Amino acid sequence: MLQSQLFAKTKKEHIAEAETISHQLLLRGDFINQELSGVYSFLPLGWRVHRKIENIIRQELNKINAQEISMSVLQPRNLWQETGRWDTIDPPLFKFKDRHHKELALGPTHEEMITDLVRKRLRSYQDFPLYLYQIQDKFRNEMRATNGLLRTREFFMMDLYSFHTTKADLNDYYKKVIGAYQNICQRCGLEFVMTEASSGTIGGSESCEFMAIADSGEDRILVCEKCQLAMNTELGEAKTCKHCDAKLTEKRSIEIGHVFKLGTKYSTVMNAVFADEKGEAQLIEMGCYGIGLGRLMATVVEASHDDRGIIWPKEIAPFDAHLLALFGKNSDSLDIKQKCDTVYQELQEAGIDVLYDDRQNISAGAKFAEADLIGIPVRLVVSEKTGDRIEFKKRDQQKTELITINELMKKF
RNA sequence: CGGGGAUUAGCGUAGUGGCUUAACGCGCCUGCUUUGGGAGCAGGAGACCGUGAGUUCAAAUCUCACAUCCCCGACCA
Repeated sequence: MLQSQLFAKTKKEHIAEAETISHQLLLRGDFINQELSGVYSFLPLGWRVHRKIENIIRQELNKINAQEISMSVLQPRNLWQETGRWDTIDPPLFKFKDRHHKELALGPTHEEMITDLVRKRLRSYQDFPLYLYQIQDKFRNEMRATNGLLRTREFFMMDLYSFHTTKADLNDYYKKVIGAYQNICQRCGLEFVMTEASSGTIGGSESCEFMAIADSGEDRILVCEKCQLAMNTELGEAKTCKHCDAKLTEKRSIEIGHVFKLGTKYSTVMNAVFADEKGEAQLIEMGCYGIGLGRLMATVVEASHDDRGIIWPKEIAPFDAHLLALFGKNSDSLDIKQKCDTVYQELQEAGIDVLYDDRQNISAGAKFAEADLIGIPVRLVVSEKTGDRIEFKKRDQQKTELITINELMKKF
């Protein structure tokens, strides 16, 4: 991608409304654009990151045999009345009427929808287990949106639902999902812990929150030094882990995901049953699992930045490399241009996704500052100083090295 | 929803009854110049001062209402 054509204008100055670091940097880097309180559009840089996170989630969920679907955002009132959540879910639904005065809601989550979908199709124990997920826009009428992407009223969520014939099978899959979440967090460069949590208005017998460790996080948790378990500070004054007796230390965190064992909560009220081996009706055991994509993205920024800007982990960076052309006064700038074009082309042919800062009238300092702000993990410079070589620098390191194009190819 | 704050050009701000033709910095446009850490000079465009009422000889400035945004509370992905 040529930066001269990229739809992004970074901002040099501080943005007053954004007090949270991730909000500030995502706005300054022009990853997102605010439309309303708690409602954001994703611009090319931000959407690239978002898509990479999506794909990591897809890969990890596909590994545990989940199938991707996409349910409608528009949801009918009657399903929500079956579970009694039409008026009680918190945060409340965004509700409206269609032209026939029929009441609808924008989906904040899909337990009702998917339970309805599944009860109509899964009739026999032989149809189980089943794992379905989607990555889709969700709407929640929050009391108040806060901290940029950390709490919005519209956001993309991965929501996975599992259906089982027995509690034991649910428990097994629940563990697999936790494993998938761990992989997702690791690939997104996040340090995380799990806490046992209250189930809120989703309900169910057991649930865990996935907490990413970030110094600027709002939640305070006590983390075990040995295992990856943690507890909310409100839940107790304990000094040692109840599982392994190791010491607990207080850290700050952000909740990026949740896993719930729903059990038969929804199948009971919505009469979702299957025929067992004896032909007798049994309630479906369910689990549901969610990750907020925008929040995860903002959390990565909270956890990975310096005073110059964002430091994207490799797997979710908007580009693999940022190539800067610095046009000097003494050399023929056509020369630099040609060299840079060649490097750009060769990297592209090798399948490396490059943002190429080809802009003519931008100073070297401005290009460096902008590159640091955007946070692509690898910076490449071609200038009169680099001769027939290319300067290579990682965003999270200070040192630079001059290397040949062949050496450069081996870096990726 | 309760409490607090804000609203002046794309962004950040100053101006708090008449001295204002609404100013400054960033950004934007033109030209020249410049290119290793958000360059320089010169010129230029861009604002019904959030909306509506009111007070006053006179309102960006005072009053009231409304809207929007931010922060704290609550809840969450």
